Amino acid sequence: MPQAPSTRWCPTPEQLMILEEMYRSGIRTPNASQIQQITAHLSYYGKIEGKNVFYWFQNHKARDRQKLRRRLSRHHQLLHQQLHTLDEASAPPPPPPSCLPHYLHTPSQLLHQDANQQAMNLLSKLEAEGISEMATTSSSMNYNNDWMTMMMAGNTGIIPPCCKPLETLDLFPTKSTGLRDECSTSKSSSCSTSTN
Amino acid sequence: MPQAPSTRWCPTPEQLMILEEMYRSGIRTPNASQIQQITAHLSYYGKIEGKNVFYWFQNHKARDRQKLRRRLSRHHQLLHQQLHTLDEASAPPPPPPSCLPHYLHTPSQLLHQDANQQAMNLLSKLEAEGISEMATTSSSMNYNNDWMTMMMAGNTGIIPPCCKPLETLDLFPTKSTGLRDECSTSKSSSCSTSTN
DNA sequence: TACGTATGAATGAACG
DNA sequence: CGTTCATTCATACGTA
Repeated sequence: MPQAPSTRWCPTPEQLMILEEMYRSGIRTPNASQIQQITAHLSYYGKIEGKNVFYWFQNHKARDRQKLRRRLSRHHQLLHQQLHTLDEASAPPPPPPSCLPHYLHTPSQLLHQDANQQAMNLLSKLEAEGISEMATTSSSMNYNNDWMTMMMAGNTGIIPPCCKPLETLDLFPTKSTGLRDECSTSKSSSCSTSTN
Repeated sequence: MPQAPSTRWCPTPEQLMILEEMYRSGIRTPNASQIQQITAHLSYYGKIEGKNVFYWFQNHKARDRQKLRRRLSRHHQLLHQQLHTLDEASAPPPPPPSCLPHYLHTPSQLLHQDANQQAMNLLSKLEAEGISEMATTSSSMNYNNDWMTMMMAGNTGIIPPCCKPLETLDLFPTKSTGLRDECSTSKSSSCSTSTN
């Protein structure tokens, strides 16, 4: 017998259409109640669960962001190359990628034009990284989280009651996820616990 | 590079087993010393840090609770639906399989919920940490249970202030947040949307 | 047959 | 603690 049933939810065209329309309308991360309603609506067109809606939005948003990120990194690469090339010529202004009216913070955000906001949000992040490119080198994360170590080291009971060690101000607010391309798909450490 | 800068902990099966066992045994929020011990023990089976254990319990508990919440909200929703249905006494709409619906339910009401987003932010105080199953003693673990027993004994012994050795399930948490995650790998029929 | 893509699902990490 | 993000896994479909 062939593979068992697909196990996973498969959106019907109608469901997909509605979902995309909602996404285009600005819904990115519906909260619990929204998900409930959406699920209720979509259940009319086929079997669907809350988690499906949840995952759908999560994935859609994430992948949208992914594309954007890649594009931007490309652009930055190109720009850097250009800068490098024009090094002698003293290229004055690093032109912003795509000028978007990065303003709208209106409560009617859910109605239209949300991608812009998200894009800008992401953009600024990447911008900071890209501009401050610095030495990427071993970008194995500056994860020097001593908080746990510190907390657990030594006395476990005499932790001063009132304060978490105030966050040492970061030099860069960008947590620098590395923004590496997923092309390389380094599956070196494949922790596939595939009990599947 | 043999080891990619994955930076991300990936639990080995043994580690996962132990963690789950401990979780089932009732450990939900290990304190610093417990985390330390757990980490120490698990480090035998692979690289692991305190924060990994910490995050693991955080996530596991959170997602467990999400599931519970979702179930409960669904029940509530169903109840509501039943009430409404009874009230309306209208026949349930049969889902149109193949053809497009006469008209798409435009999710208009869903679009203007920006204000409603914060609607359900209150309520919800009680938590239900469903600890149902106790460890199935001597099930599949050959490890020295000494340390674990000791730790858990310490757990039950150290349980300080007010709370329970084992949390009991709340009947009706007046909360409807999160219905997002769900874990039940529900086997459903394969979907063939392809025009194959 | 082998690879590339699209996407549902899962989870480690982190934020607010 | 609940929520969100980033990454990865697993699988179906398409193509050379």
